[in-house]
Amino acid sequence: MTKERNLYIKKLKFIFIIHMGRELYKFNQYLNESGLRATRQRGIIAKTFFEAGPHISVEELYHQVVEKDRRIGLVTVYRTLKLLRGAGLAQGRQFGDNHTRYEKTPGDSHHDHLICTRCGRILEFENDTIEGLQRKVAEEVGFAVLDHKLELYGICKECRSRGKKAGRKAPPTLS
Amino acid sequence: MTKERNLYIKKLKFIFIIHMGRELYKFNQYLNESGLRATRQRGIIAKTFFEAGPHISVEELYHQVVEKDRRIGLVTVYRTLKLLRGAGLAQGRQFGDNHTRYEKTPGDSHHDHLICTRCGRILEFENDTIEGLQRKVAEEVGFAVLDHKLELYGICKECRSRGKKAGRKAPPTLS
DNA sequence: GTGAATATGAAATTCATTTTCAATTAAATC
DNA sequence: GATTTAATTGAAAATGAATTTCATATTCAC
Ligand SMILES: [Mn+2]
Ligand SMILES: [Mn+2]
Ligand SMILES: [Zn+2]
Ligand SMILES: [Zn+2]
Repeated sequence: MTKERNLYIKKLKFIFIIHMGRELYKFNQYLNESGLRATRQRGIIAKTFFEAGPHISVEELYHQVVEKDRRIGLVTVYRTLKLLRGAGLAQGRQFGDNHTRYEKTPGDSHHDHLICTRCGRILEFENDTIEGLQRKVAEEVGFAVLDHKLELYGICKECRSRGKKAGRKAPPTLS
Repeated sequence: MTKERNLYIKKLKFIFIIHMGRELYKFNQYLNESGLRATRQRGIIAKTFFEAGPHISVEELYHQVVEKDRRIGLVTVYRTLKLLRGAGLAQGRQFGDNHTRYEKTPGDSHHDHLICTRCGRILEFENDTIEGLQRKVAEEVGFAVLDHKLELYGICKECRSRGKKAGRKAPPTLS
């Protein structure tokens, strides 16, 4: 049991350590290793983030955080998300709208996205054949691929069967 | 010879009509059909855009435009690019950096991009197999794809052979 | 040419995100 | 537990790309 973990127990009264997921623990570890401090705010924000659905926007996360602690500011949410990125625990993504969305770094494999431009729904998919072809294309021009982004924009199953009626969310604008 | 074309001749003294590409002519057509006006500014901005390299940023285009006519404002460049998009003649794209880049709508086929995060170079590629697989993936979840975006980020051939030396442009930040 | 409608550019505004800074807090050391 | 100091916080200000406003200028149908 590490020093950091003990500190957390002392501060947050045991219950917390029982429920602290691996990700939250890793975040704590990262903070310590980096000489950063494990603050109440960071704990709440990270915990909320890890328990939230995928592709949460900063604003959405902020709203959920504020429900737990009214005093936490939006700035600290931004700052903590940046730390989570630094820790390799979160990834920021920009879909069509003008809001960065965050998701937990997927355990092993990479995935891409299908975005419904009518209702905003985001589906994930994985396709190794595509990934392989991407690598091949890059190789052909001498490119060393470090990262990639594949997004399919269109109308989801639900929206299609619902016909032309308006969806639930604002549709993102494509440039 | 349409009315619009004649007007252009009258205004810009024949030379222009000779050199007016199909795209510029189409833009004129679009303006007319839409009840919009073919102004000096729009002409200069569109012509500059069509003659510029691919993936030009708004700021870059603005600089080139200002060299031809110092009085043209950045706002008008933004507005004209929006019109060109509306006419289907230009497409806006966001690569890693925080600047929208524009390119002429490609004649027929779709292409995707390889972006060097070290020097900013942007290469284009086309791969029908990937496109086909995308459609297949989408079908499987009942998604009707309207558009897609595939970007490969990495280090280009030139930057790789140049070793670890700094490149020419500012590297875009990945989220 | 005239006039109504559209376009322009400067300045103001928006909106996501970042920076600044005085006050607060974590945590190492006593 | 108290002391100390460097990191953190949140409010407010700043940033920067893109848009809107609005008074003036221009287009173009008549
Ligand atoms: Mn995802
Ligand atoms: Mn291109
Ligand atoms: Zn939908
Ligand atoms: Zn390069």
